[in-house]
Amino acid sequence: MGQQPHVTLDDVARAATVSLATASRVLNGTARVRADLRDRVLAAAEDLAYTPNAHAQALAGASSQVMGVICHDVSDPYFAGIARGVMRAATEHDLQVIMGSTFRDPAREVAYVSMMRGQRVRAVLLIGSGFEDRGWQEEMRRELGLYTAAGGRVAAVSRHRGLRIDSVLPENRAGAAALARALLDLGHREFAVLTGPRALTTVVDRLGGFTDALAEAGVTLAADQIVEGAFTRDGGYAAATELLGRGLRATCVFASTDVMAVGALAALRDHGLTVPADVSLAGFDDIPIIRDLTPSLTTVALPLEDLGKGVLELILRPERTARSRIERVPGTVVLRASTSAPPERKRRRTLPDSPLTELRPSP
Amino acid sequence: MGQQPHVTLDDVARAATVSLATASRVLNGTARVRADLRDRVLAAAEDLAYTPNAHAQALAGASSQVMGVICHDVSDPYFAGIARGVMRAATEHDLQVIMGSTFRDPAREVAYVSMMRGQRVRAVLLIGSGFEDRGWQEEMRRELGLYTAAGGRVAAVSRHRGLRIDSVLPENRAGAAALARALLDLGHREFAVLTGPRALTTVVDRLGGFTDALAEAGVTLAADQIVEGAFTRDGGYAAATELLGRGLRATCVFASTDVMAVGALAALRDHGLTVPADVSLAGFDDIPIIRDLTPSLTTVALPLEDLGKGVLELILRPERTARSRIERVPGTVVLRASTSAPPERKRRRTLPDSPLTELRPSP
DNA sequence: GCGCTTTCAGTAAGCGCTTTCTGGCGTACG
DNA sequence: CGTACGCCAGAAAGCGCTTACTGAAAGCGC
Repeated sequence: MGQQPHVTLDDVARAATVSLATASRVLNGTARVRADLRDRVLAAAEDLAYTPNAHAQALAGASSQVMGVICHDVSDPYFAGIARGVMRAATEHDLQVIMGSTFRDPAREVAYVSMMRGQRVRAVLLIGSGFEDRGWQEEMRRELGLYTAAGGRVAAVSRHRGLRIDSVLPENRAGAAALARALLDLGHREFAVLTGPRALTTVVDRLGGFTDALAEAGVTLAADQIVEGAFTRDGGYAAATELLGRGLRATCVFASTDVMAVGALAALRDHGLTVPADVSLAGFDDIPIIRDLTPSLTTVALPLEDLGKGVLELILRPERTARSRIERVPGTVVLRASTSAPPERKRRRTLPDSPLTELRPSP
Repeated sequence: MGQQPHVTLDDVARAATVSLATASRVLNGTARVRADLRDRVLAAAEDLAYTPNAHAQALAGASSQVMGVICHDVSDPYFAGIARGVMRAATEHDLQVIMGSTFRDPAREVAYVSMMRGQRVRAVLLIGSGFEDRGWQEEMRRELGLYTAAGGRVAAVSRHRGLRIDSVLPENRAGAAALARALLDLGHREFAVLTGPRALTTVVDRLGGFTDALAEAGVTLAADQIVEGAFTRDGGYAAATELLGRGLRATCVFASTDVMAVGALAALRDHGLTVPADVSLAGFDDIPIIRDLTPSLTTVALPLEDLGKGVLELILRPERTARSRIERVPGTVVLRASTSAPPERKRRRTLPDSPLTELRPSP
């Protein structure tokens, strides 16, 4: 149980009877070294199971092989999908990943950037919408400024207000518009929307694209048919419940994310509605599981893994211009079983205004 | 765009007109420092937005604040749940996390341990079953040995053959046995099992516990009713399809994991069977989504987040004994809509032996 | 054959911290 | 009043690397 220290480059050099510098050069391939010396070094390193001390390397000026990734919640399928792409690309490029989960706390996000600055990571990847609070935006701008000023690189999936950073942007606006048109084509004219926190760019874009496309078709969205909720399954459930409480006056509900749609589906069902017979439901993102729901969910498919792989590779490419680089990734409307033509007039009229009342036990 | 370097402790000391040593002591609270000096240092650090260089700290001997986490796939809901718990605990303890995703490649697992040794992480956390291959077990043992010999700590969720390491162990055997008894109580006597890769401890334990409990009730499991598949949704789908191809002779199917069960559910449905009317289906783990499936899945619930939090905190506790510490976490049987009493004899007899044939287009 | 360039191994100077050691000062005690 | 001691700030020695810089040997032209 003797606590033997780590094998150092010095040990390797000694074992190979060469100088420290030579050993370093061989191991990094930095310069030509006579074949026999090189072989001795390689053999010694192998023998001693030498692994360079990353801290020493970093301190001595070698470029960092560690990337920082910040997301809201690693267990959210949306982030998980993107994270998978990031990990895949990181593996391919021999990069390590420090993962940060903010649990949706803006203070934690700022703290992570600071900590990653301390770790001298090669780049920071922001996955998911930034926070709406003006104060935190300032904090982030300052913290990221400190980091980039010292040579750090920052990139994001999704738009960040007020931050000019490289990004891979899902085309939320166009995707939502395309979805709206597909829904109109099905015959729907009355819609409700379940959004996430209102000031997130993702939310604004998806809602905006959706309503714009409706407007083009001469359809308007009643204000009381838009409900804001948290970007979680339970947030979707709560939002849908709220909508039902207000009185559902729509033949089709659009949830800003699939995760919310999953909750909404449960809420609609719990309140006695059948999807899509009574009401159609659509989401956004195409997280894997929604294919297996009953009914399978209509959505706007985003290539989540590619998004992750994309940011990582975007940030790896050396920048030529001072302007931030933006890569747009389109979404694809996927019509599944949760959407259908709206119920016939007659049938719809028989629906209770608020199904909630129906469920209350009679006094 | 002048690439200004990072602020160093030296800058702080200079700004506060104290020595480097004093600044270090103040910032770390290592020793008493006169109040006015301390205030000056603190103010200077704040002013300059100083963040210590983690590499320099590590190199100079400060204990690492970084943990290494290795899992098979960050986007698998089982790992995602555990990872969430790990991240939560890490946040609470002010620890950073380097995440590794092996994509189920044993070579990558070994490579990650080596790299984490290079990063001098404080501990390595293995999430998920180890690999069955004897050769890779040897590789891992060697690599982990190198790491622990140098003072590293290792812990795991799930049993690792041949590796004596601290672990948080879900009670797979007892959980599966309890599930079997619950299923027997429902009236089932004929079972089929969809397992993951056979030599994984998790698989062995779950299958073993299940069959043991059946045996106790005098029920045996036909060999051809056990199908091995990959630990993925598609693996579950394929395994269930294989089972149907062989001829399903069971009123209840147990999938080793919920993820597989999701695939199995889809396969059963695609082949014209209704769950649970025609056949009951149960899984294991209780990943969040299965509550929202139709039918919602019966399972053995594991507190995934607690598992993650548990390993991290287990490894943080200083070890007293040389023996590996093991913390057992029980699972809870949760009966949901995917299981019911077996269909009545009469009805079952009318089912085709192999529904597959029915679906083939007539020639 | 002499002085030039070229090639390549070795020496040493940091990188930014922590921590031991040194030393100055103020207080308590003989 | 002088000596011993405690307290706390500063000087300096690394931690394990990378990378100039140094210098020895070898190859070349005249």
